[in-house]
Amino acid sequence: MERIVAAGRGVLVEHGYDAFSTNRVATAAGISPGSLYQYFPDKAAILDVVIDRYWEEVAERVAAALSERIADFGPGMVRDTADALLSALEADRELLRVVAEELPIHRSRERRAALERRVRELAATYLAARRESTRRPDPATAAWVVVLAVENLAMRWVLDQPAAVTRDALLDEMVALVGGYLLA
Amino acid sequence: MERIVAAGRGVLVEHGYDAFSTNRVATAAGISPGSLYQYFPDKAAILDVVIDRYWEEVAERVAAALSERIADFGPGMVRDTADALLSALEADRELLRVVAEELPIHRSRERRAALERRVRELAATYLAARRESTRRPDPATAAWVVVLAVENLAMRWVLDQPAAVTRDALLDEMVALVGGYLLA
Amino acid sequence: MERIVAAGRGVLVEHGYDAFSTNRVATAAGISPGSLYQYFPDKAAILDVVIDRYWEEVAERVAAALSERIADFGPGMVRDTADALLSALEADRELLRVVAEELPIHRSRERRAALERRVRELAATYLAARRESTRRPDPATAAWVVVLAVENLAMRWVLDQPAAVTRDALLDEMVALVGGYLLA
Amino acid sequence: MERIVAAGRGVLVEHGYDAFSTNRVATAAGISPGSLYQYFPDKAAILDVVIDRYWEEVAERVAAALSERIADFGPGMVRDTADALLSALEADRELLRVVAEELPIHRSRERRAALERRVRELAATYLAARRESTRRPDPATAAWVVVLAVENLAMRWVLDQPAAVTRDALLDEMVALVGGYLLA
DNA sequence: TATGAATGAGAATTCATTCAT
DNA sequence: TATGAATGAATTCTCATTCAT
Repeated sequence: MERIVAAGRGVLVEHGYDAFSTNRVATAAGISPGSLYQYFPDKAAILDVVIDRYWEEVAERVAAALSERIADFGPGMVRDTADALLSALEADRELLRVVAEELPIHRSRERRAALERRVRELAATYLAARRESTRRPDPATAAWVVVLAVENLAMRWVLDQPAAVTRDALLDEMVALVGGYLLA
Repeated sequence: MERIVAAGRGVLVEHGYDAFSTNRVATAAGISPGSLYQYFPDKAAILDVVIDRYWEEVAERVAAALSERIADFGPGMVRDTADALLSALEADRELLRVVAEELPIHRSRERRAALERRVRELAATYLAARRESTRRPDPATAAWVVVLAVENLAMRWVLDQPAAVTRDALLDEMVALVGGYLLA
Repeated sequence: MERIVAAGRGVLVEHGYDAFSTNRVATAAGISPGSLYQYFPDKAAILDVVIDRYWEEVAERVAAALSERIADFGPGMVRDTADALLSALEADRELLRVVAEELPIHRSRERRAALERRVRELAATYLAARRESTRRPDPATAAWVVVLAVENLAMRWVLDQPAAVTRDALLDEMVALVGGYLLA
Repeated sequence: MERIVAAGRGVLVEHGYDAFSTNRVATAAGISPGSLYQYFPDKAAILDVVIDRYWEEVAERVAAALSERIADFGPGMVRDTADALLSALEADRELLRVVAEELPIHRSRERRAALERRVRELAATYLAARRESTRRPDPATAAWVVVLAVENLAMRWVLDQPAAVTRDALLDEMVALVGGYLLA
């Protein structure tokens, strides 16, 4: 079963989503196609586990970084969280490419939404607790804006690797973006 | 050929990407499947044109709004541009949903990148010309950040329709985000 | 399409129901498996047509014989109708074997029920018109009994070919059975 | 092994022939699929035993009734035997439905033939002994006719439950059919 | 230019059977 | 004796593409 998931991830990374057929996954796992169905009800279930695992891992890393820094608001926290997100996304850029660009998004939707919600709630709670340190009226909305903006910037940077923007510069810009916004 | 593209768009909107088969598109266009290949080398080409047209239209609208306001920098310009983008995305929410969530993203990639580049360059030029009015060191990077953030926020808002964020509130937040960032 | 039905009939007769696979039928028809689906929605539809045709043919023959003789009730009519039924069943004993014994009955059910109903109604009408010539109280019931008994006897005789019963003897017994019953 | 046969009968009745897979039977029997093959050479063997048992039981009941009445020929004997057959078939209508309509008949063939033979021989013997009480020339043929007709009528009545024919009426008709035939 | 029947490789899935433990 | 994971051939059905008319 672990072998199957690993094989699925492998097929996705090596051959792309279009080649993600049960036969290919089975072959890659070194088992027969029939055996797949002893562990998974159908093809989609395999894909789901692969995707779930991926976002789960990313979420774990980011949540860890965020929790650690929850005490001291400010540029440091934003930077570290963004850094953690970047690292998590950089860890398996190939899989990110497939998951984020090759798969129909609705496959990742739920998992990604969960990741966003998790971080957003943390952020909203924090912002609500420090109302005085931001000029944004609604913490929930502010959290929604910040999380979406940072997430997308991070993903596009990892995926597109824009030559003009170094990793450090990106982090600087993110800090400026979030800082400026919350204090605007 | 116009009929084919229209039929393709129709199939996409009515039946979704999974039903986007050459036979169905041909039927919807009122021609035979063989005739498709007189105008398009393969299925992907039809899809590409449909997608291209979509983003082209969005780009047109946004660029128009941006050009109009290029003279007076400031909250007004950001707001109006974002407003134009929102309107453009709202115009065909169903197609947006299919294009942005159902299709593998890499199909839209190039066209969307073109749209972003276009707006980004406009923005970068503008920022470069008004170096004194921003604290961000690199206009190109700043434009990249601003465009990506606003685009993603707009798309997610149109797609997810978060109950807690009204259209006006969204525009306010965008203005705050961009304003705060550029002046941070 | 005619070729497909013929091929289906052929496969059924030559190889039996278990071998009635879409690929085999396609091969037997000298076409590719995909072409099957241009004419039939699924495998069952092909089988249905083969079965329908078979019972239709049998029904036609029997109804013809029955109509011809409807004027003169009596041993002659029964004998001729039974004869026609026997001939119809003997015409393609191999297919009868498959249709009646190899296929799950519920596949033939409707068609066979139609055949029975057709003959039964003819018989019931006739019996009702000649109430005085039978001692059975209910024409509908009598028709049900007669038709089922004769049909089954005929089918089993054709299928089992009991050595002890010649064709003529069978017809004699049928006449005696029906005659004795209606006058009992 | 008893458990397997019982489970097989259960699967047949609850889920139908299509669901009669080795895995399901094994599960229903509370054993593993592999263990099936310790008691039966293959899937067909299990089915055979289930079917055999069924017809065996029916045969037992009918033979018992027939033996009991063998002394006094006449309407009473026919009626009681037919009654016994009806009761036997009514006892497990669900299984009858599966065995007679869902299964390919040739699976039941041998066992059913045995049942028929058994009753037929009893009847033939009896008829031979009372030559004077029938006008039919050949006892064997007469027995064949009578047994097939009554059996089929009974089965169809139980299976189709024709509203117009009550149980008692059916028995009356059978008596009339057999009586009229033998004396015709 | 247009047709549309024909193609055929390839997809997901099932299930009777085996065999190492 | 019992297990149950593993097998893998076989099944039904789809669909992008072709090509003779």
